Amino acid sequence: MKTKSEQTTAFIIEKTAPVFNKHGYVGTSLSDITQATGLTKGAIYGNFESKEHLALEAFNFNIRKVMGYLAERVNAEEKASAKLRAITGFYRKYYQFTIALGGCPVLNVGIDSNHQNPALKERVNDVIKKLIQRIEDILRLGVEQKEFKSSVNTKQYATRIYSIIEGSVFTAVMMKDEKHLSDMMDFLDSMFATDLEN
Amino acid sequence: MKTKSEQTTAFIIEKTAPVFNKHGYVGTSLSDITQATGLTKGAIYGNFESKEHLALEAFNFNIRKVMGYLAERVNAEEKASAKLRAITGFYRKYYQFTIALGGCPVLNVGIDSNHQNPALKERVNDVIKKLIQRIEDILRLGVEQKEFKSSVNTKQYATRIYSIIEGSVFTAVMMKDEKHLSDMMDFLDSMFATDLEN
DNA sequence: TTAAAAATATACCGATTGGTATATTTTTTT
DNA sequence: AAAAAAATATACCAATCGGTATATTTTTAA
Repeated sequence: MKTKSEQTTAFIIEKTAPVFNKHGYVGTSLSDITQATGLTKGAIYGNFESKEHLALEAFNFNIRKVMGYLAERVNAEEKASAKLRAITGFYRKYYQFTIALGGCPVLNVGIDSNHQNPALKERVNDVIKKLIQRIEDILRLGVEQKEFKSSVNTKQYATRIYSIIEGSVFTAVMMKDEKHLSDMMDFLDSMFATDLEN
Repeated sequence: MKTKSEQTTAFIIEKTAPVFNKHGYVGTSLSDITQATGLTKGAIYGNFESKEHLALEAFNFNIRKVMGYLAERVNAEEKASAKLRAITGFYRKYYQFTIALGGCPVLNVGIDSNHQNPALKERVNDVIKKLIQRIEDILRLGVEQKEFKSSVNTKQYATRIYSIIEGSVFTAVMMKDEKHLSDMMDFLDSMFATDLEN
């Protein structure tokens, strides 16, 4: 059973995660944090040694949420092509998904931390690399299982897919156009069909 | 001849534009501004009614720089296909180009202003729409000139191109990988060849 | 060259920033 | 249930925030 303080720590992260995601690190003040949690500064600093540490945990929380749900869908599929379609299927609904989070954490925190918070930026970079790696793993699996052409440059192709996804999320969020995200995932699906499948 | 104050106004914008672009609106303080310009708050507020107005002018300055250089390259070409290649050619060098600016202004200010500064966000949206419109104009020209297939959905295709470009810029900047941007522009060029050309 | 006007610097404003020492309350252990 | 330990609230800190009134300097016009 979790101790009281462990519960409070989790509670603070959960409540501040969307605030940090929406307003960024400098844009989120301690009073925003106390307001979002209903706790005082004493409680916050009793559970986190600094605002920066809390921001990092908040980012980790958001990423776990996104990647957890994504991995769940991908792992439910056997075939590599189905796994790729699970990814595009996830991002088709990502617009709705991120409203609760206040946007895409990778995009928001990546841009926000870039010239501001080296520790956070490094963490975002790790997440990007991991996401690209996950896509590459699927591509390799597809090649192994003779589902995909063996000629495909898996590393390059995975990075391309990731860039297209993030660009789609950015444009959809900016233009408040959920359909654009859906259209881009259609585009990716047909791209997979022509580029990858034997 | 420009008056002294007009010169100073332009000077302040020029010096603060990269600072706002790097650190965002809330991340740029008045002391950052006085430091970047070597002027005092009195001079700043003599030329701009608020920090927000200066931030908007700084964004406009950065955008004029980017779009001016891009338009120059595009307008130098006659054929639609050459105009598209001028765009990809521009973004191939965009990584170096944006180092001086501190990143892509559309990406940076778009994300930064999204839940923070409605006026700035609207301005970013206008720029995005204009950029997509410029691409669509080229596609329509290509169709008119029988260079491109008449079946192409110009609005949809232009938006796709834009998303792919912004995604590529994001990933390249995050991973500090100029080659990725170049690779994505190769990808776009070949995409144009198969999707558009007769 | 001098007077009027415009631009910049100085000195200040109240409010808020992230953070902390200490008092109080709550939880846990005995 | 009482004592010890842990967690939270209160009250404070110096520093900085965006912004302004006014004094001083610089530019412009006569």
